Amino acid sequence: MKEAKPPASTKRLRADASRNREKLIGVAAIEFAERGGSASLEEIARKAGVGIGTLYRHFPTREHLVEVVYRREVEVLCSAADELAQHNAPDVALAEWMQRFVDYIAAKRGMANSLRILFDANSEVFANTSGMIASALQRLVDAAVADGSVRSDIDISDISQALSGIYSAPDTSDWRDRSRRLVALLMDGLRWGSAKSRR
Amino acid sequence: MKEAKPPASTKRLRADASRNREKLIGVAAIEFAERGGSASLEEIARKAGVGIGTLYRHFPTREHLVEVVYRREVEVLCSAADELAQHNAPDVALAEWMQRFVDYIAAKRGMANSLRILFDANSEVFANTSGMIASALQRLVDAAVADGSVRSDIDISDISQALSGIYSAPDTSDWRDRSRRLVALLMDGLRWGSAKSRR
DNA sequence: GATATAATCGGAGGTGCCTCCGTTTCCTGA
DNA sequence: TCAGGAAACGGAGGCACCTCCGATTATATC
Repeated sequence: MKEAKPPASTKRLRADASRNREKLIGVAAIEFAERGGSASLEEIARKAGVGIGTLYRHFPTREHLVEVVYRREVEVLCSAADELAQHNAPDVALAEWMQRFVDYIAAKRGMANSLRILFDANSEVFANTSGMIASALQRLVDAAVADGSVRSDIDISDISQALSGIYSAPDTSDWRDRSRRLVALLMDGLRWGSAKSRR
Repeated sequence: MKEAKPPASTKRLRADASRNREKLIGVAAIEFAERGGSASLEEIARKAGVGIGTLYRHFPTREHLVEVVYRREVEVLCSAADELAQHNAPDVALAEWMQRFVDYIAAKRGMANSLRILFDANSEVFANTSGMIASALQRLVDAAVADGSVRSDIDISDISQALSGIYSAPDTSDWRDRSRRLVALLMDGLRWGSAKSRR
């Protein structure tokens, strides 16, 4: 039922088309972060230097655009996990990544509502992105456990739950500090009783 | 902190104001039923013969208007319960009211999304109206039980659950028939083994 | 390089949202 | 009955949404 794989998922875009598309996604990411889910689409088109018609051809509805921007950001977040793992001790990479997760969520708070609508309408998006995040977390934890810098008797789903709690916590003024402290606390708990901590 | 109680909850409206308000609610009910939650507010104002400014003064947001219309319709539905009880045998009244409930939900299907938003934003509305419906149902069932036309070992919450299932069932083309049959089935179950059925 | 053409662009235009404020209407107290 | 003032009216105006289609441009072909 899906189209043949070889010629790229959906046919290659013309050069100008894909240039514009990328520009739109970039500008949209900034606008959504600054103004939340109700940012003006015309403003986005204007700042991207394209007509409003072009925006609508690429993203037929606001939700389409929100989805693409969101997916892309999750990808960036998750690839940062591997990046961090390469350049840091496993437990440090894990700690740092969770802090980045908090920053990432912080940036998305203004869009909480739009994302909810998106998830409702297209639960696959939620499933995909949650899966990506869970697997990034899994890789980091596994490495840290293997390395002995984190205890081995932990359940990933407990950590996931804590992180999702961060996502759904009410939006108070000290949300960010609170969340960063929670992550630090989690890390302390994870390190406690690890092989390395007993040396 | 709340204002003094004596002079009516929020001060009496001027005659023209309350006339317009009623007109708006009436027109809005029709428009919402016909066009769903995205009916044009300007259209509603136009059909009600008032300026758009007047609509917005009475109902600062779309949700306000949706809420008022919804509340009013629940009131009508619930008062119909007593009406029916006065003019019919208790079990007939119960059956008929449940059928009306189905019709009522059918009319509200186009607004499901708006109502969800409303309930999320203001859970009190949901609590109030659910309560009204539950209590109407309770009165009808009690009367039918007392009368012996319906068995006495029933749990209202089971019926409520069946009715709420009707509300949340997916919107297929045969939804209405399905729902009416379900209600008929429920009534058969309720009558089975009642005092009167054993005569 | 020139040409054909299919893909893409872009913005005018019609509609709806919501605010603001000058005008009109109702009510009260004398 | 009337005058004064508070309350309510209503629509112009500014902005955003989204569609539609003539103009433009990238690419394949020769």
